Amino acid sequence: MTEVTTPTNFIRQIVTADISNGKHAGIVKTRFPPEPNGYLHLGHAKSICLNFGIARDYSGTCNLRFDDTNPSREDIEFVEAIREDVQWLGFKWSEQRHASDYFEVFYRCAIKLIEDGKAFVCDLNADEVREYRGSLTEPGRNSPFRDRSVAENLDLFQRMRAGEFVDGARTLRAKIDMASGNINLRDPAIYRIRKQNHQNTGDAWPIYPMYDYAHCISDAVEGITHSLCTLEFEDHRPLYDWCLDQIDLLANPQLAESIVVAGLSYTPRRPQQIEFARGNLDYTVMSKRKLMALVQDGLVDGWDDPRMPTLTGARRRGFPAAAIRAFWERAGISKQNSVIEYGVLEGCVREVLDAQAPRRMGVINPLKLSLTNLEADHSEILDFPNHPKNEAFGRRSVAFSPELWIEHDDFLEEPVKGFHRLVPGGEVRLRGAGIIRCNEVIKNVEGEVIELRCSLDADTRPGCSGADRKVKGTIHWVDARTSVAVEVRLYDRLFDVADPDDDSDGKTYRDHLNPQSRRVIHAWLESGLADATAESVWQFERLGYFVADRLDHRSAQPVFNRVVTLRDTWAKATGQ
RNA sequence: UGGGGCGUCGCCAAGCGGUAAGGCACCAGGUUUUGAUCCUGGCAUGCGCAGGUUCGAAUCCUGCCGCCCCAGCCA
Repeated sequence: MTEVTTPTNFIRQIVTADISNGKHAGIVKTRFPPEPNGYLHLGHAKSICLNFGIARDYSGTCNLRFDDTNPSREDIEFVEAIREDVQWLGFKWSEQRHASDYFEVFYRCAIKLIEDGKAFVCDLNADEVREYRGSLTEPGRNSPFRDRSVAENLDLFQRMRAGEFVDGARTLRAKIDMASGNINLRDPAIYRIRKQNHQNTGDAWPIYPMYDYAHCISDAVEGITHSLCTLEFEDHRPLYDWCLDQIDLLANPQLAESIVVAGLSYTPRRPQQIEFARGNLDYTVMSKRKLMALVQDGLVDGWDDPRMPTLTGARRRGFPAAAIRAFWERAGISKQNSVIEYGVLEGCVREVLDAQAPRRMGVINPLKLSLTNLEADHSEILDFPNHPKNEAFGRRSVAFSPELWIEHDDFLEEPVKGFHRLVPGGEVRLRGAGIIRCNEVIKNVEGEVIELRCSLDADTRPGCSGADRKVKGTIHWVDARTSVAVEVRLYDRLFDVADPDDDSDGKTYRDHLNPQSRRVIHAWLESGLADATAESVWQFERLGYFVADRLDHRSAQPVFNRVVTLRDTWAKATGQ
């Protein structure tokens, strides 16, 4: 039950309609097109789940395409990280491509646009272009270079390609409409000069295509049927369609010859761009710029810090990929800007982990408890189920002796109303061991409680006649003589306000970092946990889910991260 | 003030002219050797507002109001 049934949404309705009316002969092909300039985060996961999910459900395919048209921002380091994250999330791409695989195609298409009088080389610099562009309310003016002859444009563009001009000296611009209300149509630049080494093509190109121009052609070339992107590209769709109309790859197959020569599959289609709303989460930031700043300024330990909303961070935190998938299924797809409550993500994590995590006991805030009616050297092995509802998890042996650790929070000398754990003179069940009574409270000179002396009711031990006797509380414990000391990292949300991006009060996201977002403590766990494998997740009963840290966990020095706490109505009721 | 979008329960989100799905959260019960899980029930006479069309409107029309995006040689 971790994977909910996929709900419908407006994009699936379009795809369904396209299939039934025979568009693209019933083929469905999507793509996930990240720019390799950073690590993937939860927001990207929405797009990944959408694109790969549609391909999966409509018997289609989905490509992983690196949108690497701007060499000054991109790095090969990110390419490998992105590949790993997508696979970890549980998806397999049909083909991996790079926009740069099509540089020759883009170039030939540009030549065609020039020959058709649809593009021109412009000598205006960036500032001048901005000036000519007009404003939101005023139309722009034509560039003085707009009416260059085809021959001159061709000559200039070829020289741009040959590397004759310095960066920024000229651009190739689409000739559309400087008076358009849509600023993207005011003769947008489609090529710029940038003499920079490219992570995939090296020094082969001194000019690079712009996103709007390259993306639609890339989609068409790959035979993408549905090109899904976020809302801010709605204004770009007319340009996307304009390029495809002018170039018409289906009618001009020779333009893509280089792809065939390279041995890559080539079945062009006319793709449709469809926009959906980004997925935002409260209590975190999702912009690449801010995540980058958190890393670079040492506010977190890196891209994979368990508090980061990056996929690698979520993984290290112990969030199962299935939970992230379920989360985005649950959130849905629409065109409404929205912010989803962080609790929804946590709920998905708990749902997956409740079914998957074996149970263990551990004490993170220890208080010594002695069983005074047992022999001092008493020791035995108790038999525990590893999961309360699933016998397939098997059973395990748990050491038991008169010397135990229990949770400090499970004892209150002066109980509050509704508290049903241990109190002086009171009874409570020791999970799997029997009912105990607190007879004596030992304190140190400061008056702090340091030990509880209790007696175990032998008749209530497992298998005995009184084992079913009802008592209001059950607490967990760990054998003090055999348990292992481990490092536990308790994580909480990175920010202490729902919307860290809101700086209207003069404070920025940096002012809202949650000082409690990580607390490192020492805990006592059942001895077997030292041998947990990295990334294995366990439920420490009554405490939460914990994962053996992917990087730092060692048998000799165990390290566990708290993935998420258990739902805790008592803590909520008492306002903690 | 130009262009493009979006307004349905606290948070998401179905709905596509026939009389408000679902999930999360929340509330109330039940089960429980995890105050967990699980189960049952409750939770919008109401769909940004105001008019209009219609036997019938969240759905169509008109006018307002609110929010988001766009003036990179970024994606």
